[in-house]
Amino acid sequence: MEAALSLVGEGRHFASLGIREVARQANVVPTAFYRHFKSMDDLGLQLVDELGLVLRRMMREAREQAPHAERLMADSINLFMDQVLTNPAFFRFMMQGLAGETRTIREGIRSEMRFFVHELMNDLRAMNQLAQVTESDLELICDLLTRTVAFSLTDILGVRPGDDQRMDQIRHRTLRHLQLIFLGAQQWRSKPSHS
Amino acid sequence: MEAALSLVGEGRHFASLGIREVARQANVVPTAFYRHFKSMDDLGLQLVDELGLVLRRMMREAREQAPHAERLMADSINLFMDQVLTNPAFFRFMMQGLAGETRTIREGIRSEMRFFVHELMNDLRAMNQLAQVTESDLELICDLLTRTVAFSLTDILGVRPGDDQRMDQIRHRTLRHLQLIFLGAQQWRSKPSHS
DNA sequence: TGTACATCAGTGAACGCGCGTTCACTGATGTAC
DNA sequence: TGTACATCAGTGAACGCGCGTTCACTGATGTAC
Repeated sequence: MEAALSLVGEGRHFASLGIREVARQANVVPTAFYRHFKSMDDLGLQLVDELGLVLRRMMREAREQAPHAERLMADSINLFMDQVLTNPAFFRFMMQGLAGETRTIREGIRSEMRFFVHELMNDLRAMNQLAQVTESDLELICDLLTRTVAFSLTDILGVRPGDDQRMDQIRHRTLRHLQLIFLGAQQWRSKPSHS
Repeated sequence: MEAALSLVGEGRHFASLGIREVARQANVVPTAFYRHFKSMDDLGLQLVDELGLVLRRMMREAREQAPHAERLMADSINLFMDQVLTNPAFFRFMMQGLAGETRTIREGIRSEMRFFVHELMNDLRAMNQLAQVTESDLELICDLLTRTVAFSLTDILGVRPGDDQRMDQIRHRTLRHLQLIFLGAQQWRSKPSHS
């Protein structure tokens, strides 16, 4: 799995990796691959599971920081960007997986994102933010916030390593995107559901 | 190019396509591929160009509808979703390209999106919407709107053909996302730039 | 403590196959005079 | 109108290579008694 990730980290697309290639990168004979995975798809699914762990660790770190409400968004973005730079291959894999691959992998990643959205809902509720909106509208809002951060991956992962100016630009823009959404969310008046 | 697109449309990832495979799909001998492209990357770049045409055609159609301001967002989403269902392969290719492939292809697609953002800015200005925000903040807003619609591709392209209920669900959620952003944008007060 | 056996990750040879790319070719269509 | 030549998309044989997958194997580690 590390070998596959490292290839993705070098810019390769997961869908184009082969068994022999991964085995080679892992300094292992091709046959040894089958000791651990049935196929590349199988490996991909296990990567999704590990991605889940990475995301959970990130959330935990975010909570340990226990930031003030007014710095909340800026701190979260900084943490996110740090995590992306620490595990670029994981997040590259996540981006790739959202768009293509097997349905199973795509669904796995989407379900990680849904989990993230619900954690975010809990945290906002705990901080008494956006108390006026209904549960389903809060989900709508957190979903949009999450997607916006996720989309910024396409910006971050295209930056040449060390181009700090570009990184700050992305950081700043993403922050303002979140502020824009939050401003909308504060104005949002949930209408009574009629379902 | 049609052959490559049709393979992508069947769910294949562009990065995993081979020359012989595309030639086979085009009912042509592998060697004939080289009459038209130097490599798969070359073919990809030409697909990006054609994608640009598809997007431009979509914008033109949107303007010809000349919708009222209050139906603007709903109509745009409907048009977008129609276009995606008409050319699923193109939009699948777009999604894939945003995440992976060569830097060149990624930049090509990003530049198409930038173009889209600027067209949207013009249109909003022409309709006297969001007149209070500065040019650069309007760009910020249109960028976020565009990204939000683009991200909905990951939802749309995962729907099993004919699942209209799911499509309406996506339509509705995307609409509310845009409304949320627009609500924020109306509240947004541009601060004087200090650069 | 010693012996016998099971489990497990990795080995290395071998297979048939599809890959990208080269080459000299064909045959249809367009252009010059 | 007819002849000569250029252009162009596609052909088909051939190449060496890396692919996924199979098989019987090795050797280290853990477990039972």
